[in-house]
Formats: sequence, structure tokens, C-alpha cells
Amino acid sequence: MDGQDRMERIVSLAKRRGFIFPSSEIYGGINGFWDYGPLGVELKRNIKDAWWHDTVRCPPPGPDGKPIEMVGLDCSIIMNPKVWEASGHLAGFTDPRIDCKQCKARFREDQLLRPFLKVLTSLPESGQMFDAMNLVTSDPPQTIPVLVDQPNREELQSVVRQFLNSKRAKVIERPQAPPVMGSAFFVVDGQKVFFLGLDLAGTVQAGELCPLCRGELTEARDFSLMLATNIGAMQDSASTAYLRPETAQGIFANYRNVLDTSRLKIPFGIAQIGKAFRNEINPRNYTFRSREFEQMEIEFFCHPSDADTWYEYWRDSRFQWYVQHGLKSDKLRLRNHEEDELAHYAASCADIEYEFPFGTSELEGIANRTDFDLKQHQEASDRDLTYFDDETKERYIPHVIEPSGGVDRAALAFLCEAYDEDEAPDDKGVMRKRTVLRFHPRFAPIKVAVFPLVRKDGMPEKARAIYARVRASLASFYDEKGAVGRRYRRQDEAGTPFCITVDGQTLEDRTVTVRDRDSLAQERIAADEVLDYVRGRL
RNA sequence: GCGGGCGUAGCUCAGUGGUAGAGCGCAACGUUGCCAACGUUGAUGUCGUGGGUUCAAGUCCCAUCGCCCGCUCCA
Repeated sequence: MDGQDRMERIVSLAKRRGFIFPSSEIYGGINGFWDYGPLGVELKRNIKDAWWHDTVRCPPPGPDGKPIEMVGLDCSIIMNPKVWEASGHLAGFTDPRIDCKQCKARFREDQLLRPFLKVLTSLPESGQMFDAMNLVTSDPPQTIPVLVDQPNREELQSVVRQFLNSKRAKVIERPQAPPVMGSAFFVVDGQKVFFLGLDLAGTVQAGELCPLCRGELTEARDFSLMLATNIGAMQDSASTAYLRPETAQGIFANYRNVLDTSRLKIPFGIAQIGKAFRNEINPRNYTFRSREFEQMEIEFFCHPSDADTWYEYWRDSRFQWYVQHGLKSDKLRLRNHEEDELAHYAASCADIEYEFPFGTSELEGIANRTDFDLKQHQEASDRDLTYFDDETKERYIPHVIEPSGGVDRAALAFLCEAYDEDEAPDDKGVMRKRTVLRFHPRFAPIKVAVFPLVRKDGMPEKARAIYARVRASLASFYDEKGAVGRRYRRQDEAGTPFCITVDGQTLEDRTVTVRDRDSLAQERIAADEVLDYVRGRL
């Protein structure tokens, strides 16, 4: 079963069992939006509740072994647009773009471009990274005319492919801010560096020809990754507001309020779970890249000199959180960003990545954002966002460590990790395929299902009584229809860890069986102890 | 955003111009004492949507929306 096949089975199961539906499906759906069904909403809620408990209410002890201070927050999705000016999102999200109608290259209106291929003869050692922007803007290295004067897109790509296939090249992934689409660069044998890309050589305007292929260009078009809306009845530019593209800025905007009302001392963290929106160009990979998604974020404020310690603390403890909840396979990875792929606001950054069936992608990023955000907001708002330490009499802007995870991505990862097919015997002892979701019990949408073995001899009555008791404190499900084996299998597909069955013996000695989802083993316990038993194993 | 593929029942899919189907699933009843049992019965489709061609369109054409793959992008 390859990745695509596995993913299709997971998507199919998720739809069939009510985990995830396409949004507004009866109208043909809408690209980049998804709904969570009855089982999906329980899964997601369990993830969020676990996160909230494990980071806000009862976080792990700090690096010094002492308890750490955390509080929660729930900000509005729409904020004063000045927030996004200060954070840099507005500028970064709204560069007008010009597309080439022929070769489909995309340019920024006010920048750019001439294709080139450069060979640097005295450069870094094999594997060493370097800054693409510096390469472009520093003294022009030797340029060799490997390509024709006006290479088209296919030619550019084919040259890149040749290098990649030659295995002489080490590709540096995710170069920082390549000037435009289509650029790539790599190191060859520690001897020469090739940079293939587009030069910053003037501007392109609508009406001109494409510098790549001499094709026709489109008009400049706004290309915003923030979803906009209008406040009030009048729709003009003054009424434009944005759906937040991340929850973090709401925390920074409230940093002063929280500090003034909570008697917190540095270091402390503010956590928030909430929806965020990005107008992704190309939503893909099921729910992984959606236009509407939910984040669970912490902004942890600390003294600048402690930032590295807290960064490592959060990076490692967040990684462990995923491990503890079932992503313990080798599919989970911690990837530290190299210096040249760091965002402008981050001093260091690590991604917690998971190997989904469609590829390895980020679940959560942990960044040392330094004092960038608070400084930006202090300047833009003209409010004092410094912190005064009464003990040391020191005044400073705290540095911020940000663990920022995607709830939907976590849900998808746990779903993918949980999906399994194994074999179990049918009533005649023949091995049959079984589909089972091996969720961590904490995340299982249904914790316990209660069945009568058959629908007679008063078993349903006993079973319903037990169900009434357990549902008061655990997500539970009652089923008496059809054969018990079928009911077990249905719960396997939902990921229910425990099935309680009332049988003939129950009527004699008030015991029931507890069937384990993963081992299929059954244990007989007193009916009155069912609740404690299940709780003890969650 | 570009290119390719695909949209038919809840799921997986068959159906190349002439009465919309199969398997599984789902529901009801009966049977059934531990892992997708059996029997009987039943429900579910504007064939993604809109337009066109045709006596006749699930089928051919156009557009559009959605999904998948590749490219691109991911501040």
C-alpha cells in the first residue's frame, strides 16, 4: 500500500465514519474548507483539551524543575487592521503580482528579473549554506552563459533537473526569500556554486513582455494571503478588515492587559486556541493546508538572556507531547532550521514534522521570536510594552518563544498514525481484514461502547443501565443491533479503546467483559467497577 | 496559479447515445451466546453544477465548481 493508496483509505474512512466532511458538500464543496463530523469533532476537542491541560493548566516543570506560569486567552478573530501593519503581515501579504500568460512565471510588480546562471569558483565548502539574497546583491560573481539568452521555463527546469539527477549537487531546501518563483540553487562538490534564478535588474510592468520568455504579461493583481472583509454597511477601503492569519498577534496585542491584571512575573506564557485564516493559493493534501484552520499557540515571555534555554525547553517538551500521544514511530521528526532559512523575526526555529502518507510536513513550529513582535507593537501603538523587574530593577522588552501548532494538522497526524489494517478471526475462525484506528485513549472520540451480547434474557436492560452510568463521565456509545462481532468491528473503525459486553454470566454474578481494541483480549470484571477500570486505563 | 486525471447510492466502483446498476455499508423483522453470521424485507441518486448538440445525454461539446497527481507557492 503506497502513500496515496493509504491516504485514500484514510480519507474514505474519515468520510464514511463521520470524522471529516468537505465543507458545504451539498453545494459542491468549497476549496480549502472542511467540516468535522460527530467523531471528528470529538477527536479534535480531545486534542485541544489535552493541549490546554498540558500547557496551560498543568504544564511540565520548567528547566529548573520549578512550576511555570501559564495563562489562557481568547481573542477576537477580527482586529484593528493596524495590528497587521505593525506585525508586517499587511505588507508581506499584499504585494501586487504580475503573471506571464505564456510561461506562467510570476513576478512582483516593482521588482526584478533577468534569468541567469552563475558559477562561483571560490565558495563554500560542500553542503555549506549561503544567503541567496547576498548572492544576488553582492559583487556579481562570474556569470557564464550556460543557457540561451532567453531561456524558457522548461529549459530552466530541465537544467535544474539535470543537476539534481546528477547527484553532484546538494540542494539547499527552502532558500530564504528567493527573489521570485522558479529560482533554485545548489552546491556542487564543494567546488562550485551554481545559482539559477532571476536577477534583480529593474522592474516589470504590465504591458511589457515577460523577461523569461517574451510572453504577454497580465495586469498587476493584488495577491493577498489574508482574507479580507468589511466592517459596517459601507464597503470602502476604510472599512476593510482582515481575518487573522495567526492567533499570535492577539496575544501580543493583549500582552500589556494580561500583565497588568494577572500578577504574572517573567517568565510566563500566554496560550490561545483559535481559528486563523489564510487565503492559500493552492489548498491541498486533505485538511493539511486549509484556508480556515485552528491553531494552538503559546507565546512565552522571558528575559533575553534566558531565551535560548526556554527555546530548547519548549522545543523538546512539545516534541515529547506528540510522542506521548502516539506519534512514537520514526515518522515524527524534529528539524532545526538552518540559519539561512530563518524568518526575519526569528533567532532560531525548529519544526516538528510528521511523515504523512503524502509527505513529511510541519505539525508545529517552535520559534525564538526575540523581542521583534513586542518592539513592533510598541512602536506602532506608542504604548509602553517594556517589563520592569522589581528585584533586579531592570527594564526590558521580553523575548518571546513561540510554540505554534496546528490543531487540524495534529488531528490529521493522529488519524494517519492511528489508521491500521490487521487481521482478526471471524466467527468461524477464518482470518479477515480488520480496519482499526489505534488512537491514544485520550484522543479516542468514544472511550467505551456498551453492548448486550444478544438482545434477550434481560441483557439489554443491564447493558443500558451500565451505559447510563458511564456516559455521565465518559464519551460512550450503546449498541444492541446485529451480531456482537459486527459491533466490535464498528467500534474498531471509530477507534474506541474499550467495549463492555453484558452476557449470560452478568445475570448470575454481575460481571461483564471488557474487550481491548488493540489486543482483542477480553477481561472479566465486576459491572460496578467498569467506570473505574476504564478511567484507570485512559 | 499552470498542466494532466477524475466527479454515478454513505464507501469502492461498473455502466460509450435508448428503462440508472453491483459489492459493501445502512434500516426493519426474525434467528443468533463473543469478533464484519444467516434469512426476509426496505430506504437512499436532480449521474458535481449550468448551458449546448440530439427524437433521445450518466455517456458527446462548452463553461464552472470540487477532488487527486505533477509543477509552482507557502510572508
